[in-house]
Amino acid sequence: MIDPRIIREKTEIVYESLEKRGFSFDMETLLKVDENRRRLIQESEKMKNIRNELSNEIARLKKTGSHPQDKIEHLRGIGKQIEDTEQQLKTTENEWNNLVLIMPNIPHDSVPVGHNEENNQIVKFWGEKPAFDFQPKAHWDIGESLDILDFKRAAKITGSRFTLYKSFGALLERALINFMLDLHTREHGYIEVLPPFMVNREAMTGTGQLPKFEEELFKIDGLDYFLIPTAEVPVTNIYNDEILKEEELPIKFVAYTPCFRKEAGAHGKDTRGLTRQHQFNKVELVKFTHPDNSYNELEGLLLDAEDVLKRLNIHYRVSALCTGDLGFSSAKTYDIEVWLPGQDVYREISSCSNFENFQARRAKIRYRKKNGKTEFVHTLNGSGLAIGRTVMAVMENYQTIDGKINVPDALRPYMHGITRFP
RNA sequence: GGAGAGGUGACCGAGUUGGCCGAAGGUGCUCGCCUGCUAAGCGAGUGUUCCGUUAAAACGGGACCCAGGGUUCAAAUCCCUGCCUCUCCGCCA
Repeated sequence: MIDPRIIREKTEIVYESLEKRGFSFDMETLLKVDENRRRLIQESEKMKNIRNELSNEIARLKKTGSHPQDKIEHLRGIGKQIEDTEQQLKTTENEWNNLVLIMPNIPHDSVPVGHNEENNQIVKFWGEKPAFDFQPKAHWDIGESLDILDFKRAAKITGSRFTLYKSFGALLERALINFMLDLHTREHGYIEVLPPFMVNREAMTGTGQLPKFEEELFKIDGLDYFLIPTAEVPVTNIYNDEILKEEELPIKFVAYTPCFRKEAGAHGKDTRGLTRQHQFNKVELVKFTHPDNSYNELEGLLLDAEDVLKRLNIHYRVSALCTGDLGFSSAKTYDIEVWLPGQDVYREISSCSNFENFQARRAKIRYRKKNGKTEFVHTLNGSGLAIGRTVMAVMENYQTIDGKINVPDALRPYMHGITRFP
């Protein structure tokens, strides 16, 4: 959520932000509702003030033994008026909330301006495309011929966009999870957490998935709980409505969780293989930082995520998302895109974002400054990495001409000594 | 799932015949004093949030004693609902 003061006092910044994002939003209505809301607050508070004073007077009079019937009658009337105004205020406040919660974050100045992903800015490459003296295959072909990824049976069990991993495939998935968790906890200083995989509506609202993107989420029937689309939601909400100590910032968490997404807007897209699933595993990095150095922390977060691919020795590039491609809650995002020789594409494998205080304001996550005042922290997160997509990357980059898969050196301690499959 | 108990500030803990209670007291914390050092001691201060006002500090006012409703001129205190925690029983990975 954007600071309401910015919305009403620096309106031009908000207009510019919406323009750059290509986001249509009814600012006029919001401003009108905001004004209305504040007027009603003042009205009802003025009356409450009268009520408090008269009530105290009644208490005093009663102590002296008198019974000020006229004053009581008078206050009864005021009570009715307050109730009335409060009712209006509640309606207006709801209206205001509904609007302000569907307004996207303001992009950081360094974010390239553009309409869609074609305007994203590639900021770096690492490694090189591997040279194959044969035509590399896509992971779905390798996976099926080696019988380590079974899409047909998963469809039978559940439906489309699910995968059954078998033998080496399942082991590889599990090895990658452990490899990443160990790397981030032992070498990058993150604290491991294992959160609930379902969260309530408040948590989803805190990180920005709700109210705007409910159609992307799997909801639990009969409860107001949702399956998490990313560990960002439960992990960021760890400190929901808390005040942290300034000296404990930054706080860094890493979490492995499965993620559940409806992919409602992606009908017919990426239907083959592991690319786009309703359920996938991910190791997620989350940081709570001081506002003054959240952008340094973002660069660090990006490096921590990149490190996974460096150790696996897989070529990738990093791009800074442009304003039109930026996520709803994010002020700045880098995507890490891994090279997939079997599909001849770079594919997003991690998304590292600084949300500034957009989520902190929604989730009421603050820290106490030296002078005793509180301020919202900045929240950041990034995949470190998406596991399914890393499996694709390993399979496609480490395939051999005879249809086998080599195990990257860094992964060998996690693979029961297997160096090549089969 | 059944039976009971309870949810107060960073923490502990008063307050339940409704009325200057945002809330005693203690601990912690901050600042100052004192003391060879440490420990102890002394003094002062120490919630969040919203609206208004202001250049700002300050100030005025509203709200908050788990959450949401209700009773009342007035509720931390009474009533209802929900959530959570604890104890016992049952069940269960």
